[in-house]
Amino acid sequence: MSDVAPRDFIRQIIHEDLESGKHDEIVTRFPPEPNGYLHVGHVMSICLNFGVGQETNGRTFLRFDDTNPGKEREEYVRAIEYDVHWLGFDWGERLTHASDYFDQIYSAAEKLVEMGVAYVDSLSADEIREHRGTLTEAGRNSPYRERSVDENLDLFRRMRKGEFADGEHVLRAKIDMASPNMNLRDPALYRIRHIDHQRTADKWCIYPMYDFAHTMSDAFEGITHSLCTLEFEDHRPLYDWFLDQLNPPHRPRQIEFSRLNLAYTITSKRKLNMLIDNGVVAGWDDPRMPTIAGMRRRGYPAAALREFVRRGGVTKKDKLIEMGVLENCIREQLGESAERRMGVLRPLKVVLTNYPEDKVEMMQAMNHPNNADLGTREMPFSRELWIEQDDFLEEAPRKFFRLKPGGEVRLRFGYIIRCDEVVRNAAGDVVELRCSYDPDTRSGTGSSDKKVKGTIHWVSATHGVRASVRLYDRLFTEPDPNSVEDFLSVLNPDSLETVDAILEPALRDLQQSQAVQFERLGYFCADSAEHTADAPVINRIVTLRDSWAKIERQAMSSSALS
RNA sequence: UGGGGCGUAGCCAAGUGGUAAGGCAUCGGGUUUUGAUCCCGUGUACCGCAGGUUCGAAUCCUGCCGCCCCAGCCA
Repeated sequence: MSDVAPRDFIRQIIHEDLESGKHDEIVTRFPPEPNGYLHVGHVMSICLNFGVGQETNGRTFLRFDDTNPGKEREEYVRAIEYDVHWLGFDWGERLTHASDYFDQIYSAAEKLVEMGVAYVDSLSADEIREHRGTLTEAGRNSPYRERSVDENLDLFRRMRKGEFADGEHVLRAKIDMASPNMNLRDPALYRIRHIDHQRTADKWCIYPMYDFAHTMSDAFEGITHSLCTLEFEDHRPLYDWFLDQLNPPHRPRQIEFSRLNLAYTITSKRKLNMLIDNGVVAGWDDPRMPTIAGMRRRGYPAAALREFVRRGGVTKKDKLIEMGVLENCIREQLGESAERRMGVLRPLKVVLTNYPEDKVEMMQAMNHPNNADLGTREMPFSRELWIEQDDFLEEAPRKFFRLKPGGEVRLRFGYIIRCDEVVRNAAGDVVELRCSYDPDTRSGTGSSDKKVKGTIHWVSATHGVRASVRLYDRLFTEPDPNSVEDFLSVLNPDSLETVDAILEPALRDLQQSQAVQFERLGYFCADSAEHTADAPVINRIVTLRDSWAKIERQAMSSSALS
């Protein structure tokens, strides 16, 4: 176990359990229900459970909590396995399902019946709800609560044989209908469901409830620390009750931590589904989705996600983490690894009037400013170029270091140019800049020691590659969309903008999912589903930090004040 | 109004009775052919509030306030 690893309260407990000799080996599990796709919130649970396993040289199970057939599908199982692997974790031989233990769980239930602490109730679901009482009023015992062990056993076995219809009976724990903890008011253990299970087919027509199945599965697998989110805190007494009654050889301990909430996003399965159904996003792996599949397609590196949840920490306090933390993790990761390229998102034509018509020079461009090992590439330079519309301003403020009429700017890895003339169309829009270049300023070899304040990116017009670039932004305009009555009313209308961009020729080799930095703009990656060499589709992963935008903002607010 | 949790700077978060780490953000400055990166510097945190114990309290006690979770035959 690393001493420099951050010590959260859970790792402290685990450390103590190892020190005291309570456990020789730590065993954890990540137990998703295969009824949907994994999202950022799950990333935290995955990193915690598998992280603890790795750090302590213990074991971690990937267990599918598949106790509710009908809602669960093998499609999700495969997607979840893929996501966990992609995140960088390996469960080895420890891939299990709650359904693997259906026989053992059933035996445990029979044992509870024999012990007289579980009974078959024949009240309807509605009646059971009525008997449960409320948060402030005690519940009432079911009239079937005092059935004999023999009758209960007979009924339970017949439930299993399929003699009853769905909802006719339910197996309940006999605990305390007056407990202030609702979970202890005779919780259901088994319900009848005549429906095929994705793995056990029609072998069963009764299925165990979460609390019972989960506790038993943990015990069977020898889980030492069963880590889950805060909303299960109230379930712990029930978890412990099962263990007290059945006293299995291994006694797991449940510990709860708070969920990780990301600002400007939602993770509710229901709401995420609505985004898809309403056509707000294209699907579960839309690059704007907070699903692992969406983030992967967006181009977020797995290492960035791991670092993000590490920074979030493990506590019991409700948290809403700012987007900036995630973005910073992504930039940190990509800044080091992604090669640099040039692309112009919103092209503005520049004609170098003093540059020969058919001349082409190859400019040497570094693939990474801080890592020469990544090498160089050549960028063709010619008379007609594209530059970014944002890099030209006719009436520029003093602090604007880019191109302006009569002003000079450096073309990165190229020459310094001066804007001599602005060409407009009939509508008065600037459509072309006529500039002249200074032959003595060629990057690297220039004889001039002229310095200019600004450097901008560019692409040769005759060599540029057209590409569809998708500029993604947050899906919501509210930091906490969950706190809003109608979360669809705070959608960000600009969460996706598609532009026809022009990329430098070297980008022709970009492979699906490959990430690069477009200098001065941000990190981008070729879409893993739609990108081809002939019809490039590029996703913006995240922008670069932009202190010019900040200066502009400040200028705006100060002029607004004056 | 019952029960279970949580409250340390804008957002996270260390801290476990000895006088408030760190990260992100912010704001300054330096380097820079990415206004990126990098580097330096930058915070009066009434430690939710009020009392109490103590030589000494974010840490212990009492009361209060605020927020979250629980009434599925979902997980």
